[in-house]
Amino acid sequence: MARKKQYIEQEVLEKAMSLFWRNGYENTSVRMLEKEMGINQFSIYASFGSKQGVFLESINTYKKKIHRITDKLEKSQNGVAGIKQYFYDFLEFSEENNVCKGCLITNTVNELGQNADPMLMTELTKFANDIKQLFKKNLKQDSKKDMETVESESNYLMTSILGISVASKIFNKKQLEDTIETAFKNL
Amino acid sequence: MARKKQYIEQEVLEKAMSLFWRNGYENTSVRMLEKEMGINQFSIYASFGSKQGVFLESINTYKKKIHRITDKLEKSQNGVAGIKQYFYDFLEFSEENNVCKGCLITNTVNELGQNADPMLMTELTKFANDIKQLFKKNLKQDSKKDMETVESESNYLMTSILGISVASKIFNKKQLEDTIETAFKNL
DNA sequence: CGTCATGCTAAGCAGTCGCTTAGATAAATA
DNA sequence: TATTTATCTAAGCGACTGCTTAGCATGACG
Repeated sequence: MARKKQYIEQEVLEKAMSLFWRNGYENTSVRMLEKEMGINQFSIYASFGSKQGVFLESINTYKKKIHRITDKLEKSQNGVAGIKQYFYDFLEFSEENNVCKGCLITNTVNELGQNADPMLMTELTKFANDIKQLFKKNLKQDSKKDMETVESESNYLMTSILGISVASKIFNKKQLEDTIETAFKNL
Repeated sequence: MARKKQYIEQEVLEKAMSLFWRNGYENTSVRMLEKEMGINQFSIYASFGSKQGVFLESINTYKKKIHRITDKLEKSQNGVAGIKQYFYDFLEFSEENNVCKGCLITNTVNELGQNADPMLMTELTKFANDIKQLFKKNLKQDSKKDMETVESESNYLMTSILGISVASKIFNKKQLEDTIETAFKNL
């Protein structure tokens, strides 16, 4: 009937996600999104409704992107070794264009904390819980571990990956790899 | 000669620090600082020059506050056990008025990252490095550990405390304690 | 080719940001 | 008590925030 959009939503979302990932939610303005996404504010609001709308879709884009390595973890059958591989995969994942940005979801939890919109917060904690379940799944593959151990160690692994996410912004590669090696001596 | 200040700088800084700690740097406005500190914007700028000035002094106030537990670590002679105690002390420290706020310095590094003012960033990384040195000092108290092990394990411990700092915002007490116990199993 | 629903550009909305300043107020001096 | 000097209140600065809208451009239709 009428004119067609001059941009592909999934393409501009990739760029929005990258900007949010680098700067955080509050430090990313709609003007910055305009420039990065290469489309006008009108188009942003027409497609995504609000800044938070763009962010929510960016989170989804992030999830799709990280799915490559979470999927690998989900399919792995080699217990702790598979989890360790996930840690290394995550390091590689968090580094893009030689910029270490940690994990978008961890960053957001850390930035917004309790002040975050409840719907957004639910979305974020759900993701964290899914990862934890994958850790538990692989830990259970070692039949020597009882239920209590699996629970403790999965909490430990969650804290470790959170730590790696933060540390990846300030540590160099060798320090991070040393950290992973030491972290898995405990398991 | 003239009128006296109606507030004590150290007192209002305590309140500023608390606000920054809860909300982060960017999510704390000068208007919010006014209310929390109980003094007018003019007084804030007269005493601290700028919002960043208030923040820098808040960081110093934070350092003084946390000195109680870093000092305990510095004086400890019991190797890994002393570090483990520091982790538990930190948990208690990060919890105030039943609000878990992690570590102000970690939060700031995580929020501002590379975008931060270089002077501020230097200040923050210096603190992190001081803690790492304390970890190394205690690790060396175990004569069985060679230099390389001390280096790896201190990086590991830094990442762990960063992880605990983030996790303290979302995990409950038992989960955090389980995490610490697992983290120290093999040190 | 003219119609017309849609996408676009660019200007502008009210509100908030960090920061400044004019003028009233208060207290230590002569 | 009069003077001086620092501190206070409150209004307002330009720049930015997220968001909206008027009007022009576009292109698939009859």
